[in-house]
Amino acid sequence: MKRGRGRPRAYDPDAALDAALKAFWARGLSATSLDDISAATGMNRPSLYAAFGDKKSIYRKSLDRYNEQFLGRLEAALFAGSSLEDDLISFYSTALSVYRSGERRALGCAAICTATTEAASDDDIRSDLAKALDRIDLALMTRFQQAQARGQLGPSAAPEHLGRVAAAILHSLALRVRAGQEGLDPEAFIKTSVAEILKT
Amino acid sequence: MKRGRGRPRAYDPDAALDAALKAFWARGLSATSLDDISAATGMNRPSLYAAFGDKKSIYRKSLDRYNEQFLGRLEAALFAGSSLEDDLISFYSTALSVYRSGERRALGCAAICTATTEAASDDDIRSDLAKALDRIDLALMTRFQQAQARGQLGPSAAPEHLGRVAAAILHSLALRVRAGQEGLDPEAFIKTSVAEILKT
DNA sequence: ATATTTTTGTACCGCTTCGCAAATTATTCT
DNA sequence: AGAATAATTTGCGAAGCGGTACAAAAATAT
Repeated sequence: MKRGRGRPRAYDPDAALDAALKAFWARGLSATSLDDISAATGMNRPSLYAAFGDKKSIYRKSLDRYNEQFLGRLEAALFAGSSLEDDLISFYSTALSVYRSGERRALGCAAICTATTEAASDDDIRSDLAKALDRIDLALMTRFQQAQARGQLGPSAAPEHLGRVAAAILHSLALRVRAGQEGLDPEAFIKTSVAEILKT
Repeated sequence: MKRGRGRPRAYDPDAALDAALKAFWARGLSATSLDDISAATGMNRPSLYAAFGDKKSIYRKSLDRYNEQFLGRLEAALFAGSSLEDDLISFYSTALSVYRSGERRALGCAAICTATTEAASDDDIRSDLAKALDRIDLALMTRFQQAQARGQLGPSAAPEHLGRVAAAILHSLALRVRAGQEGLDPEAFIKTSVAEILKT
């Protein structure tokens, strides 16, 4: 990684995207200004523009990084090799620990809880979000198929349908945590939902 | 309803809130300007302010109206008096027909898909959203309790847990429709999810 | 008719927004 | 040392933002 010719950059691009994500995660794309991002990253606006493009570009890049890391962790938990039940619990627990991040309050899922709003008016963001949802569906479906092939699930179960239901639990968890539903105990929700999915 | 003294208003408040909702539904609170709302309602900004207060107030009032009507329809479908399975299908189908509204594309749920973003930074909106989610949970739990009391569900089932899982399917449907997941057939998702929920 | 009350329309305020152009700084290559 | 390269800083400009002051308009009450 040899350094080129000119003045070296004073920031770390990945760290900057992480800082930008933090801002977008809390307020969403539209309510976050470039000044907010500038303050969060320590970069001033022209540097942001030169590095990542316009505001929407910064948003998509930071969320892409989030998805890559977050979904990677989810998949790792899901295919850790324990029993199906344990892997599912681990899958949701991993998600919950991320959804609980946020200094002031739990912020839910950065993708689901902020991109959904923009999805109706911006086709790029809508497509990004759809791909992320697809990836979650696919991982869960695959895990149920694997369990069935290993005889841990019962031949009458439908891995595709179970996968979509299991994904729905994740989506719901993301919303509920951000909405701060008072009556809800997330761990209990996870536990009982897994039991419902795996019954029979 | 006798008309008061001064100049009569040229707008219908409910129709105005419906028009405002339409704008918020597509772009969310932050990305919708008062000029957008003014154009959508045909009212000019001072009239909007006099009638409904500031932008956030307009948003909350229009969403409150949406929730009242939409959740009312959902509850009516859920307690229509058919079999549990039929009522659930009817419940989700009603939701889907609303989630599919939107001229350019399907917009999903106006509350879930726009309020979630703001929920992290605005406690009033967060509380509104949490109450709406609670109401959905309660309706479904109650319906499962009713079914169990009538012997249509099996004594070992847990109405509370089933209610939360059934609500999760609704949440997920709202997201998936707005995200425009290509591979997803919403009707099939509903049908197979209901089957999963009702499997003994 | 005249006064009173309420809504409407125009115009404006101060502030923020995003994106960019130009000049400055820091580093490497010759 | 001086040229070349690349990133940073300053600062601007046009547009958009939410909200409001004020006067004209349209109804009722006297």
